[in-house]
Amino acid sequence: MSQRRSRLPPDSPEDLMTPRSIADLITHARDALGTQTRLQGWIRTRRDSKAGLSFIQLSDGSCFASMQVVAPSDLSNYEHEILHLTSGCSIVVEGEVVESRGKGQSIEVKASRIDVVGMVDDPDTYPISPKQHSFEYLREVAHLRPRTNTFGAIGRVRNCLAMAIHDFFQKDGFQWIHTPIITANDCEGAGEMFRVSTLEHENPPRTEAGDVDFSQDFFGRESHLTVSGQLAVECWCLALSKVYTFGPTFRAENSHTSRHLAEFWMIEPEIAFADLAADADLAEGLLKHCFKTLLDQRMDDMQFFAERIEPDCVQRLERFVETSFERMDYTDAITVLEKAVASGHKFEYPVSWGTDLQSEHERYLVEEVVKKPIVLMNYPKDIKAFYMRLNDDGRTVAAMDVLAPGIGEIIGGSQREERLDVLDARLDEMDLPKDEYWWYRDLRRYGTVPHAGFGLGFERLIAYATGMGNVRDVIPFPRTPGNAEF
RNA sequence: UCCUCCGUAGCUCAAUGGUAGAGCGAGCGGCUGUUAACCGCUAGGUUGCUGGUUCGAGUCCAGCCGGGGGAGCCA
Repeated sequence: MSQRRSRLPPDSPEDLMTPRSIADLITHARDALGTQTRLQGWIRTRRDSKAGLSFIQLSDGSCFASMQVVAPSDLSNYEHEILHLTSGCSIVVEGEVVESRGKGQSIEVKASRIDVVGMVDDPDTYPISPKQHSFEYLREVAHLRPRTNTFGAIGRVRNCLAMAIHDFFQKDGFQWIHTPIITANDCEGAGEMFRVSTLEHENPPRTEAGDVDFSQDFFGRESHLTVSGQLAVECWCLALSKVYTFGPTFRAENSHTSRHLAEFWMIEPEIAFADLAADADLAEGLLKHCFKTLLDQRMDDMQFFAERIEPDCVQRLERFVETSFERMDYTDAITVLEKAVASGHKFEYPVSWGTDLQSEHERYLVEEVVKKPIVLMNYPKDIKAFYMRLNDDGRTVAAMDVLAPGIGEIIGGSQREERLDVLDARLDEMDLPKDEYWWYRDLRRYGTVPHAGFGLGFERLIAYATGMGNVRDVIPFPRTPGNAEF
């Protein structure tokens, strides 16, 4: 162990100097020239010059850029500390901001003092080298991957998009509703759920019939982690008019794909006195605002993604922001696909009205036919959830999917069934227990109104924006089947 | 759950069934206002695990474990 603490005496004048972020220093570079400054961060690389100085590339995560620190050999700890600094060490630097004599940066910090805060034990095994690593490898060192260029950029982009989402809704009068993480309904609809229980695993209490007796469990009934805040947020929608959720969601599906996580973040707006068309407009407005904000605020990181990850990602977002979404009925999409088949296009799965579109069908529509985002609307009722509003034709529901080129389904939503008799008929038809939906049905009994909403997968949004190919690499600590190490 | 590909040095990857290698990283030295620095030297390996075939297995076979990609499910 070679840990070192800062040796600054607590009452020294230097200690009173406020540390500055690299982002702030770069933004105000002109004013900063000639001033004394104090930076703190982690070393990316060190290059020595026998002319009597070392160059340290210092990163503090405040922006994409790192700062070149010039360490002259007359620093008191030059020989025994500075020359042994490696990638990953943490330091505090004090010095003058000067114009750089080298190429590649306009300013640099000429250090008058460098305090080593934390050395790297055994640099030979430090998992993050300045060279290229595979994303698969970096997932195994998820506690250290934020120190890489890519994951630092993702962290900032993720934050930027989260704030953009709040900003969009808040400016439009939406209220952020914190729907529960733990739910006692087994009827939220989508997917396998994680059970939440305080019963003993080994020997749970049993009913006379021999089943696990959940009446003795913490909540007095079987409970789970939420798979969607939608049903809960509908209650608040029918009082506050414009609402949204933004929080974690859990699905115990055994999914092994680049688009699925067991724990992910979802945004679910819900609007009252609104139909499917208004819902689609809201989805389009939200996505465009997010990307506009990203291009506006994080071009440094986006430039990196364009250089190293996906060359087209910046232009793709610029186009996305300027282009209006295509709106297409499911029935018309089937016609387009059938024509494609007739003119010789081969799909692995057959196309026919009444079946759900396969990934390959969606990809064909969005990447070959319209080449921009599509809102697909009005699906056959038999392939959609019970709460979606039945259309006048009696065979489709007011559902929509927003498909984006390159990632597929990014949003799924619908107008909700607000008529109690129709809802009840649907529950019966799908063999769902009406009594368990008593409070959801109450909304239709007491002042019901047409309303609509959708779910936006936050990680899919980030993956699309950055060109990252896997949602596991746009969340700090991904949870997937068999993986919850960190 | 199904299909498919892959597990070799800290990392990225080579190696026809015949002595286990390179680049980067790391250590030491040289050189230089350097910037994916450069040059030289050194260290670093139970080839995922178990068994089998063979004179001989990183390589072929079987099982297991781990990971990637795709499908389904969905956001």
